[in-house]
Formats: sequence, structure tokens, C-alpha cells
Amino acid sequence: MISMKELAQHCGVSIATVSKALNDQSDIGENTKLKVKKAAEMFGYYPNAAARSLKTNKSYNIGVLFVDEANSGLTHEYFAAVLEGFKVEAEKQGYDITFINGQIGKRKVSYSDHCKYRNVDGVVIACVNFDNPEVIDLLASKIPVVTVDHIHESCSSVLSDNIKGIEILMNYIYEKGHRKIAYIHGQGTTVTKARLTSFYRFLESHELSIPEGYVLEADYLDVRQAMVCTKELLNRKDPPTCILYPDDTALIGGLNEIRARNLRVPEDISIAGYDGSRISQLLNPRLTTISQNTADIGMQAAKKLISTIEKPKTTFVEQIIVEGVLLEGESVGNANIS
Amino acid sequence: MISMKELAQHCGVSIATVSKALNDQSDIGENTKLKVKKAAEMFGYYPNAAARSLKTNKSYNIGVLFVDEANSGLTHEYFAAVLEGFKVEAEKQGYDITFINGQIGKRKVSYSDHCKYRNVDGVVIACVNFDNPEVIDLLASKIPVVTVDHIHESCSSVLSDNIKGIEILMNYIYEKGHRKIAYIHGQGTTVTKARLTSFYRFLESHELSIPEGYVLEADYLDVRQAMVCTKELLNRKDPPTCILYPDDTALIGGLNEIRARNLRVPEDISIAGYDGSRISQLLNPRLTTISQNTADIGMQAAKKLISTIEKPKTTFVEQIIVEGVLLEGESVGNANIS
DNA sequence: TGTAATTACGAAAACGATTAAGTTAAAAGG
DNA sequence: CCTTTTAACTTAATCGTTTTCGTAATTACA
Repeated sequence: MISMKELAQHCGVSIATVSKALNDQSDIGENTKLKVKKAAEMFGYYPNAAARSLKTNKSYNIGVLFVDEANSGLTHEYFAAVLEGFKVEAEKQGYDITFINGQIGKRKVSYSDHCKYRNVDGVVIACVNFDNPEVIDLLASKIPVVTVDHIHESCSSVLSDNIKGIEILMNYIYEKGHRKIAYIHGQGTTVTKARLTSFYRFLESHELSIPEGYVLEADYLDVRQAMVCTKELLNRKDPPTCILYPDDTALIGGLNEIRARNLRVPEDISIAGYDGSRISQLLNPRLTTISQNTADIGMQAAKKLISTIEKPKTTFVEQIIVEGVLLEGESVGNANIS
Repeated sequence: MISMKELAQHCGVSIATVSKALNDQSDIGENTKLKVKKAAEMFGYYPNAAARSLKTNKSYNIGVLFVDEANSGLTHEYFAAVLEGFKVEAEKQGYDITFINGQIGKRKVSYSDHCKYRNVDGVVIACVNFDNPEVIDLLASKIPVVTVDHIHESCSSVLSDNIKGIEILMNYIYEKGHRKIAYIHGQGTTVTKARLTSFYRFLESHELSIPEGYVLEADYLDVRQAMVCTKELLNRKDPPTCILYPDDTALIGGLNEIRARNLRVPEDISIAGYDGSRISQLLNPRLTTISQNTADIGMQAAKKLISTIEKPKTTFVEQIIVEGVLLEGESVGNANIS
């Protein structure tokens, strides 16, 4: 409301002095600084973001880019949770958050142009499709970027530890005596690759071999596809004793198919999810799943991005791996060793 | 990247001409306009948001304020879905979205100061606690506001039709033969009041009377409290034949309690949720619930807010009511009329 | 005491847009 | 043919900051 000009008048100094005093510049006397700061406090002065941004090329604003082919946006439970963690940390450090999109007014522009238009200091990208040319374009730009769950050579990323996640999960399942383990996995993405690799690696290191057709593909969060895959597995002559799902939601599709056949979980068949979503712990039986520490992932992303923004010279590009934990529910039981 | 100055040089006109041409002002010749616009297109020119905002006091930026006591933020499924709807519509109309919070840099400020700092053109408030003095302060400010699920005399609001929602639901339940209907309702908020009123009104108009203790209070989304309430109801000598829950998530607490007693839904007892959340349709049995049209609520809020911003004179304060629809699942069965 | 260095501040030019007011040239009017 | 309108620009001020450079006053030093 009140501007520097008025503050300056009140303090009997020039505008320049006010600016410098508030920014703690060295060429202002201690008592002047105090006087100005007190007046600013009194009048409830705060700088005009636009003016400051215009002059300094710094907006204290961070862009968030999220595009998935399903256009789920904020309704994507995992992403929303990560973003919430990101938001909390960013705000703590004095940054605000603005969504990046492909428009300026009525005109269609690229994501990177939108970022420049809003002059965001950096961008966090969490999106399924990193092949999108516009996303690639943004990654190639000068704007500091941190990606979530995707590795790119030019920027830091925060990754949920999918390798270890599957490892922990498989280990638990193995210990329970399961040997006939099927994996309905998600599609595309770095995440899928990591999990699948980890899955095969586990099999290998434990000298397990699974029949052809035990590894199936279904979209993330897609209940119907998971159901179809489950049906396929259960129809086999050699059905698995345990099925891994791409995520907790998809699992429900499988669960419904299982129940439709009057099979009990975990007595007749074991199932495991991924994500540690809210419902996973509300279902009956409670799901055994890997809980991704979304709040931490978000926080780490914010910390890294802000560090990249503020100390570009001393911040290196790195991959930050955030471990998940096993949520031991009741959906994986002891295998009937027959 | 390229500024008006450079555009002007290229076109051989003054900066003012460029500005006016791009803004379609009447005192610029048609051919000049065309020339400028073409050049702008060619060079990929877009205005500098900060400069424009500074000069015009318009930011094409909308603030989003969400504070609930649980600090669930974006992980709040209902809010996230509403916000997504809001975002889509706002972006379509050329507005960006920024989260409002209580900080500028390292300093604590009020929400309304934060809004002024970022110079947002308007704010959408969706929060449980409208008694928060800072929220009241913001509502009292000059900034255009639209609230979601809360009525305030000075601004428009978009409301899920809780009156009708409960009415539809009760009607359905009634038609199924239920007469002993219990209601575990949420706490505080305008929403709760509307639903509760509608509930009682229905009873009255159908000359139903329910025993003392059939109406209980439990926090929204609180699984444990819902479980406790359910326990209390089932322990009665005259247990209800149908229980309404504050929301689909809380319902799961009740469902678990019901299952723990080896009761079947809906054969032994019927239950109904509220929200039409994603899981509600994944559970077995599928929930009978009221689906709130979150995308529409968000869209309406955005439309109203932008209209208030752009045409303050001709836009009136109003309450926009968005109807929900009954999602008929299998959780409400025919009452055993005994 | 005279000069150099230091301290504390102010004047003014940016940043990139918008816009009121001024200017020129052509068209219109008598 | 001269004056008035109108059309089509340009000039320059402005939004609220930051920052470079300049300057006055004080202090340090020989």
C-alpha cells in the first residue's frame, strides 16, 4: 500500500536510502537503517513484487509444471502430495508458487516462454511424459529446473527410490515364502524402468525363475487394466501366489477380480501395492505397500531448486534419492508351500 | 526475451505505437497494426508480466487461499479436485494461479498483504475455517473474492448443493424402505449446517422420527471417529438400518467396524457416503454416495471470479449452487422390513 | 594544515510496459 | 485557399524499485 516514496518522506531521507536500508546495504549508517526499518514496520510496508521483479529480474516465484497424459492434474494423489511438500518448503524460504501452463492471455506459448513471461526463478517439473518437446525445450533453457522422478543430465532430480522400494517389497514377500510372484507393472517412465529392473534383479540374485507371462503391463492408476491382468493371471494353470501391482489404486481393480472369484486375501492369494496411499491403510485387509515419502520428496526438490537458484556456482547437479518404507499391512500372507 | 523497444526499432515505429498496436487501440492505422503484430509473432514477443503489472495494476494472476486446520493442503481430495477445475478454467481465460500464504520473504504478513504484494487480481478462498481473522480481513478488503462452500455477504460463492444432496440421498434411502436412519455428520462449517438441516427437514416432511442418539458428530475424513460412532450405533438395542457418513473416507472407518462384526453390507446394514470420491467407486460394494461435481464447482468459481474482476459493475454478488448427483452403488440395500 | 581516504547519503538512470498530451500531415469544410 | 477536423503517430511521464555514480562531510594521515 505505502510505497518507498512515502516512507522516504516520513523518514526525511531519499528513496535510495530507504531501499538500501531495507536491503541492508553497507553504505548506510546504522541509525538510519534502524529508523527506516522501524518506519517500514510501523506503516506495514512491503515491497511491490512487480517493481522489484522488473528491476532485479528475480521474482521469488517458482513455477510448477505438471502434465500427464491423463490430465489428472492436481487430482493425482501422488503428485498433489509431492507438491504440497514442495509448497511448504518453498514458502518457508520466501518463495511463492505459480502454475506454469501453455498460455499467455489468449495466445498459445511454450512452457519456457510462459516461465520467462512470469519471470519465475526456477521450475519444478513433475510429469509423466518427459518426451514432450515443450518439456525438453524447457529443460534445455537457462531456467533452473528440478525434476521429480525423472533423470535428466542437465538438472538435478529427486527420485523416489524405486530400486530399493521393490527390493524391500520383494524381500518381504520372499521371506513370507512366496516364489511364484507376478508383477503387473506400470507403463513407460523412468519409474517403471527402475522398478522392473529391480524386480528382475531380485529374481536373479535369488535364483528365482518365473513363468512366461507373469510380468504384465497396465497403466498406472488404471483399475480396469489391472483387473484384466489379474484375470489373466488367475486363469493360468500355474497362478502366482502373490501379485505386485503398479500402485494402490490399480490394485483395487485386482482386488475386485479376486473377490469376484471368492478368493480370500491373503489366505488364498497375496497382493502388494505401491505408493502407501491414504486408502491403502483403510482397506480391509490393510495393504502391504511401499510408502513413498511424498512430503520429503517435495521438500528435497524445493531445497535443491532454491539452492540452485541462489547459489548456482556451488550447487551441483545431483540425483537425490528418497527412500520409501514398507507399510506392512495384511495383504501379503505366508505362502502355502505346497 | 525481446522487448517492445527492439520490436519498435525493427518496425521503424515508436515504442508507444507498438504497445498500442498490440493492444488494438483505435489511434493506430490498420497496416501499422498488422506490421507490428506480424513482427511480434515472428520474434516470439510476449509482454513482460512485471512491467505490465507495475504499470496497469493488473497481473492476470489469481490467488488461491486454502487453509484447513489439518493442514492437509493439496492432499485434500475434494479441494484438489475443485482447484483443478478452477485452474483449467482460469488458464483458459488467460489467468495464472499463485498460492497465497502468510509470508513475504522471511517476514510474516497477513493474507491480504500477501495478495497486495503479488498484486493478484482476485482470490478464491476455499477453507474450512472462515472464522480465521486473517481470512475475515481478506474478505473485508477491496480484492475481488469468491469463496467455495461458504457464504459471505460481500462476495460471491460457489456452493455444492448440500441441501439437495442430502435430500436426494435420503429419498433414495427412504425409497429403499429404510426408516431407522442414523447420520454421522461432520463438524462446524456451513456445509455441515446445510446437510444437517436438510436431513432434519426430510425427516420432518416424511413424518419420521428417529431415536435420540442417531445423530452423531465426527470430523470430516476422520476414519477413527467414524468407527467409534459406528460402534456406538451398532451397540444400541435399536440399531439403525442405514447410516449416513460425513464423507466417503470417514465411511471406511465405519465399514471396517461393520466388517469386524461380521455384518454384511448391504444385507445386514446399509451405509451411504458423501463426495463421490475416487475410491468410493472402487470399493466392494461400490458406495452409494453423492458425487459433488468438483470440476464444475471449480469452473464456476473461476468464471464468477474473473467476471467480478473484469466487469465489477455488471457482475453481482450471488451464490452459485452446483448440484451433485447420486452415485448409486451397492452399499444401500432394501431394508428388511421387520 | 593540507590531502587522501572513508563514510553516509542523494540524484538520476534504468527495468519494460502504458497512456495522456502533443505533433504533424492529410482530409474535410466553407 | 485557408481553417478546422481527423487520423496516425511520437514524446515523455509514470508505475515502484534497484543501483551506479557523484558529492559532501567527516576522519585519517603525514
